[in-house]
Amino acid sequence: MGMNTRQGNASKGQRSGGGTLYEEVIPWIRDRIIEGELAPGSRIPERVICEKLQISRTPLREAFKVLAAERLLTLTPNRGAVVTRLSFKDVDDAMNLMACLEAFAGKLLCQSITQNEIDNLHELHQRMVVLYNEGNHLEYFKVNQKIHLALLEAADNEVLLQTYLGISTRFKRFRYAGNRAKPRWDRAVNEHEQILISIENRDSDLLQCLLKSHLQNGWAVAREMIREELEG
Amino acid sequence: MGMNTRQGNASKGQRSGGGTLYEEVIPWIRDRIIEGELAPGSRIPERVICEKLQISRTPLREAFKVLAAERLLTLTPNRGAVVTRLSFKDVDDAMNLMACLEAFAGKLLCQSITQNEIDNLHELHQRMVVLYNEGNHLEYFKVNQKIHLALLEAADNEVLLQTYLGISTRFKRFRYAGNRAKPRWDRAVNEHEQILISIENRDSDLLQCLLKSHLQNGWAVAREMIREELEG
DNA sequence: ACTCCATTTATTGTATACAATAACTGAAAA
DNA sequence: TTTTCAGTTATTGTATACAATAAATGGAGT
Repeated sequence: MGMNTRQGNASKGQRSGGGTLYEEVIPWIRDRIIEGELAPGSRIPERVICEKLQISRTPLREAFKVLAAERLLTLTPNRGAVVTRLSFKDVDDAMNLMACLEAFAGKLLCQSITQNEIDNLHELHQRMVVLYNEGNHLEYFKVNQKIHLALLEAADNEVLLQTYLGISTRFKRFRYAGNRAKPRWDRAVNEHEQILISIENRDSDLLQCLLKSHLQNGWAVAREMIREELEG
Repeated sequence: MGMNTRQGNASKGQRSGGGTLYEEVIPWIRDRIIEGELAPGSRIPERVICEKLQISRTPLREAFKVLAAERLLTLTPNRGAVVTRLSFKDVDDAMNLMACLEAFAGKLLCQSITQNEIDNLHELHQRMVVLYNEGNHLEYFKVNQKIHLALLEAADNEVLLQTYLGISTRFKRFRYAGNRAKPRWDRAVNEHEQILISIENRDSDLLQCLLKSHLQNGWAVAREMIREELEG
């Protein structure tokens, strides 16, 4: 990683943007946790990251605090940072809560969504269908994410959005696993189409119902796979 | 605040527990923000807190990162910490979301609540009724909080509980204002009684409905007072 | 008065030094 | 062999020094 030092002994190159080191470190570590490269339960000595990124302990420790607040790390005084280990129940609880939050967003957005946002949703949906036909896992998942995010944004409730994003990133790894099951795809695409229709009709009750079952269906597919990973 | 230094020049007294300085600083600042002693929008220079608490900048800056993650502070690179300013819409959005979360908790707890937890709820309710008759604002509010917390805990969903707590502390000040309106009290006590009954009957639908309207009724009373404070 | 710009001052960001605690090692005792 | 415990090493917690950026100051020119 080409993370320059600000005043360090080696390579006095200027730092890129107006940002700070701890801000750059956060996504670096976060991504490695989400990817599973930093395994759940494993310790992360400060020295290891410091040497790898060529930074001092100060900004790293600040980044640790943020990641601990996101519950991706667990900090214990005098004993350092550990990648938070998630139980199966944690994931199950999170999925249920996210279904609840999406349904609530569905209720709200029926009041607040604009035609622009609906058009944007349609465009995203078309892109997703194309990726579905191409069988492109990763991009399909990304666009799928964007659609759900767009729904949350359309609900026009900033606190809800931030809450959703927090849980979403924390359990990202498992949500991706949910969408890997191929036979689920055609059903998911179909569900999305129904969702779009109910949005256009501003049918709040139906939309809430569809969103809830959409998430629960996806989770049902991944459920046992994840359970095996976390408990078996 | 009797916060001793670990190795500082003055007063070499041992530190109390096995904790760390940044952990002690967090609730100190958090409380001052919630109490309104640190006004929304005001800057908090590191030096001021450092001198007041007799600590160095390192643990303070780590505490700032945690409080920023809780969105009580807003950090801007090279420009320091500002107490996050909340709009009326933020508070309104948060109250709606909390109603949603409590209702969800109500749905879940019908499946998971134990007799012990029900007994505990009754006990808390009795204490609250006593405080209601005594007209004791502060304690009434505290026990009221405890009841709602007990409901969330009974739902047996750790992610939900953590999410609720996060929003709860962030908007604590305004939730307190909601319960200050005296004429609201008798109605609130009555609502709580109905809630307890529906819990005993495991009537999920009724319980969700009651919890939602309970929160919304409380918010309706405080609403205009808060709007005036934040917009007027 | 006002604006502009250089200079100073204050504040934040990072690195490093040192202190405190925990983890490790290995020999002595059971 | 296992346990215990002193001594050592490694790691974390805090303070401080210095660098970089932003804010404040104070003339010179208009």
